[in-house]
Order: sequence, then C-alpha cells, then structure tokens
Amino acid sequence: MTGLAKILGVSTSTVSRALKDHHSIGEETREKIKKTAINLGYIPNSVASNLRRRKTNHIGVIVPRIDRYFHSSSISGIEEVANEAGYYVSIFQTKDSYIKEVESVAILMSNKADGIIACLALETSDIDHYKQLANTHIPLVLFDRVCSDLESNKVLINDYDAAFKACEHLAKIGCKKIAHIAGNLNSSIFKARLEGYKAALIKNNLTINEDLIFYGNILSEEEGHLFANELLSMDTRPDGIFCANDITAVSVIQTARERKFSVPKDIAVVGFSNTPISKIIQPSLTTIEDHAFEMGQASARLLIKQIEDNDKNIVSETIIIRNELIIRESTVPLE
Amino acid sequence: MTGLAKILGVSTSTVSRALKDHHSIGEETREKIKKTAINLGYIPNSVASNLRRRKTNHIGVIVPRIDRYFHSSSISGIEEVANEAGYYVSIFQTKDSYIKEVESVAILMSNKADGIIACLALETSDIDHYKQLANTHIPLVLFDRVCSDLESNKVLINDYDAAFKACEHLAKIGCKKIAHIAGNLNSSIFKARLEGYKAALIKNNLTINEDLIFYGNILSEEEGHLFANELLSMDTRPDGIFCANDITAVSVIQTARERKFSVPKDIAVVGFSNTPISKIIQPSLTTIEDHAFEMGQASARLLIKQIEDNDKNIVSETIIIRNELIIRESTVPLE
DNA sequence: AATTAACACACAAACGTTTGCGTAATTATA
DNA sequence: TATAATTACGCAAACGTTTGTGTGTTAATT
Repeated sequence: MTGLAKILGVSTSTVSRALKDHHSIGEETREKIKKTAINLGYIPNSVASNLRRRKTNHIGVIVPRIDRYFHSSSISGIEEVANEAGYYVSIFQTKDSYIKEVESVAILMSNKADGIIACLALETSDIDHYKQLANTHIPLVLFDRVCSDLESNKVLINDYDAAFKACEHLAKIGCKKIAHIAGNLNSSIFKARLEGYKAALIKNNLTINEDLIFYGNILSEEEGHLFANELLSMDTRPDGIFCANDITAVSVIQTARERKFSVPKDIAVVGFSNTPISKIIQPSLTTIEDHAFEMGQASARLLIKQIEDNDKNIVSETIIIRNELIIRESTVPLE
Repeated sequence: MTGLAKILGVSTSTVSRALKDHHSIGEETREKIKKTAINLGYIPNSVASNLRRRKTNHIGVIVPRIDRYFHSSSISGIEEVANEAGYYVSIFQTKDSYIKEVESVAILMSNKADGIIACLALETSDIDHYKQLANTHIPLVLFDRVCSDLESNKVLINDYDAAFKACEHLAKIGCKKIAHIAGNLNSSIFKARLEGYKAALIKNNLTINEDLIFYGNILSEEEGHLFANELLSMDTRPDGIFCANDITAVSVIQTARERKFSVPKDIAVVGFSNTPISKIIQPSLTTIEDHAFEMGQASARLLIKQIEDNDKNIVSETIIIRNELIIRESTVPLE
C-alpha cells in the first residue's frame, strides 16, 4: 500500500480508504486507486491490518482427531459458516492429549484468534487453559465433549437421552442381557452415555451387571475387537450391546461374524454417530445420528455471534442439537 | 511487552531479547523479566511479531472436502509434521469449486502464509492463482491432484501404475469384460487412472469398450449407485470393474448385492484409496492403498524444507509415494 | 457577501513486536 | 596507564496497515 501510494502520489490513508470505498474519497481518485491496485497486483497485508484493527478474522478449532468422521464433518460445518461470515479456520489436533490441548490454546491466544471452538481431549480434566481465555476476552465454544466446570458456550447433544433411547430400543426388541462398551469416563459424553444406558436398564427392569460394562479409552477398532471377544466368550452371553461409538460397534459385528454368531439374533448391536460405515456394514448398524455437521455449523454460528455481539451481557449459551435413533438390521432382522 | 517493560523499568528491546534468551542480556535481568512475564500472564502478540519478522509460521492447506477420508488423513499427516516443526495449519475447503480455490489462495497470500499445500479442485484447470504465488515467494506443494502445467513441488502417487496393477489383477483372475468408473478427467489422478486402466486392458488383449467406461464427477455414493445399476443392466454384463475411488466401489458392491449378483463371482470389484469402509464391507474390497497420511507428512516436510531452505537454487521437487494393491474378497472369493 | 457546511485529501500516531546501532560501565590487554 | 574489548542495556526505526484530526477548496445557506 505504501508502494501504491508512492506511485500514485497520494497518501497511504487515501489508498486505504479508497480500497474500502470510504465516502470521503472522491469518485475519481477512488477508481484510479482501485484500478492501479489491480494492475499492480497489489495484495493487502492482513497481518498488518490485523495488528492495527486488533482483529484477525481467524477462528481456531481444536479437535481430538481430524481423521475421525465425526470431527471432520463438524470441522466441515464450522468451516462452511465461518467462511460465509468472513472468517478462516485453523485446525489443531490434540490426539486426545492434554498437553497438546494446552499448547494449542496458547498458540491461538498468542495468534490473537478471534474465537475458539474446541472439543475436549479425553485426557483433559483440568481446564485452566480455557479459563485463561476469559481474561483475554476470546470467546469460546465447546462442542460435543464439554465440561460442566467451565462456564462457556456449548453445543452438544443429549447423550444421556440418546443412550437411553438406544438401550430402551434393545430392551423393546427383547434383549435381556444388555452390555455396554463405554468410552473414557473422563469425558462428559461417555459418562452421559453410560448413565443413559443404566437408566434404560433400570426402567426396563433389567439388572445392571458390572461384568457387562466394558470400559474403553479411545474406542478404536482394536479396543472393539478385544471387548467383543471377551463378551462373546462369556458363559452367559449378552443378547444385546450398546457401543459408545460406531467404530467399536462395527468391530463387535465383525467379531461376531468371525465367530459365527448371528447379529441380531444372537446379539443385537447399537452404535453411536451414524458414520458412513454404519450403513454399509452387514448387517447394517442401528445407531444414533448426532448431526456432526450441524453441530459444527451451530458452534461456528454461536461463536461468531459472540465475537460480533456488542451485547456483553450474555455470558454463555448452550445449544442442544437433536439426535435420533436410526434403526437398522443390527437390531431388527430383515423379514 | 510494552506493559512488562514499563513495570520493570527496562526497555522493550531488553524484554524482547530476554524472553528469547539473547546473550546480550545479563543473567539477572533475564531471569527477572522471565519471572514477571509468567507472573503477569504475559502473552506475546504473534501478529505483531509476524509483521515485524515477515514470517507467520503458518501454512495453509487447501483441500476439496475435509470429510473425505483421504483428505482428512492427509491433513492429519500435514498437521503432525507442521506442528513438530513449529508451524500451525489452517484449512480451506474448496468443495471442488474453482472460485473457492482462488479465494482461498488470495486469503492465504494476504495472510502471509509461509507456504501452501494444496490438492486441486475438480473444477480447476486454470492455475494462474498458483502462478501468482511465485511472485510472492510463497512456496507451494501440490499433492495428489496436481497439475502438469505448473512448475511446483509435488507429492503424489503413480496413479497410472496403480490403476494398471488393479486392472491387471482383474485380468489375471479371469475377467474378460472390465468396466471402469472414472472420475472427473479434468483431474490429473483420474485421467491417469483411466490411462492405466486402458493400458492394462491392452496389455492383456482385452478390447477397450467405451460403453464400459462410466464418466463420473465427484464420485459420490449416488453416482456409484447410478453407474452400478446401469452396468448391471447391460446385456453383456461386465465381469469386473475398476472404480476410481472406494466410495463408488462400495456402491457397486451394495447394488450388486441388492440385485442378487455375487461379488466377485458375477462381477469382481476394485476400489481406490483403502479407506476404512473397504475392510468392512462384505465382501471386503480389493483396493489401492495410497498412503494418504504419509502423503500429508511428505508434503509438509517438503514445504517446510522449501520455506526454510536458503538454497534458492532448487525450484521444485516431485516426490512419488509408494502404493500397493490390497487384494481382498471382492476379487478373490474366500475358500 | 459573509458564514457555514460539505468534500477530498494529507498528517501522523498507533498496533506490539524485532533489530541495528549507539553508549555507558566494566574488564582485559599492551 | 592508556587503549581496546566486552558486557548490558537503551534508542529509535521499521513492519504495513487503520483512523482521528487537521486543512484547504468548493458548494450551500442566509
């Protein structure tokens, strides 16, 4: 811009205002400036602008693992509405590590992100790094895996309800011994899913048997196979299982198949998240649709509202996204 | 920092140097500065630093669709090595739109990204926006979907070879009429895969029949089903098919199943990318492993090398990542 | 015709760092 | 003891914008 100004023999302030169509610049000079800006291939320096304006139009996203479908689709949702609103998105992957999460927040603070959207790492229980954000006035939206100790904006589904629905469905189709593959209970969602599971069992007069609850961590394929083999070897085999994610549910189905058990006849299976695999596996998987993409969109909208809202009275807001049970062959045999 | 300096009664330059362990600052003042920096919760302003240093430690990534497994895993690979090297990553999703790609590049130039890693949108054939990068001295790495008209760093697999292997495998197991679901031929990879397909047919004395080549675009599930229904309705049904991605290959398997055709007996199927679904579908899918994560890693390493390399003699470099055919049930029946 | 308003632009400070250079005070060298 | 070298810091410019204020010129108002 300094260059442009020199060439045109005007001041930088005039150039700056002309390029933004400020009314105080005459029609003629404005056009002249714009034209030569294009001709000379002028590229505005956003980092200088960001420094001066104290605004970066940049929002940071912190997720456990980008390559899990739930997260990549929520990022996709975030990216869509952020771009629409003139923000760009940078991604930080924690791999569920607390330290990486802390580092990511630090980088985003230092880089003056206008706001942060985060899904908590499994390891995270101390959340001082997010509390620190409050001092810097950087708005925060937690999504999916949130934290009750932290007053912040939240976007989530009702995991308790979803799990309840899932397990009640199992009970309704006649399961008497319903197992559960639980996730890391440090995480809000997995705790809630476990509670929902228990509540549904009680409601349906089924006893809660600790032997039927498998406590996983990252809920990988491997964990799924491990648990599946365990539970299929039990003396009194469960006849239904609610898995805290689709990945482990798929592993259960595969293991059952390998070991010549029938799904759903021998054991009915329910997953969580309605990832693409769930439609494709045979038998297709009953699961909870949690609308990851929409969660991303809602998170971004909420964050941007907070960024741009001048009404500083609103401290925080919580949005619950709908969820629904999608019944497929893994709980209901084909006719 | 200005604040810190005022409180401590030293100059900002001293603070700046102290925090970076510059030798010219005395042990004592250095420690004092560091300590109060921590106590006061001082957060360095990277955007000011970026402006002054003319370096952002920020690399931009442009991909078609984050929620496709190939891309999310390559992003994951990029993110891993970038973070390791002290860079952070921002993501731009083109949804295969040319305009969005151009906009993304513009934003990244304006934001003074230290480098860009991109996978071309399907729509993209004009690549002036990347050529413009050369003037700004922002290094570029294209990965997977590259462009021969553009002199730049590239990371890709040999799609021709991979397709050739895939189709030769089909021929070897006895397929006589091999069909192909091709992607958008505007894209380097899909053109190469088509060529590889044709070459393998010729090598194996099979005639190339245009009726057996289905020209897709984004290779979605829907496209897959459409083509599958078409080809399964042909008078002389093909007995093998090479699909340019896993998504359509899975659709073909599903459609065949619905229509009571047997895979691989009636028709053998090969996909591309070894996405998670390919292991899980029944019959499991023979496919090409293209090492998306490693491509991401290699791209980031190459880019960072270019960013940090002072040897300006190297203009560009091309890295070919290995690929292998993974043979599964969709081409070889279980015993 | 005198006063006010509107217009079109320039000046200069500010955003918060980094960095080349200058300069005292101390220590080493001849 | 005079000179040089070293140490430890400050000064001020620079990075490229944005923006409040100042100013000269022209147009509108009474």
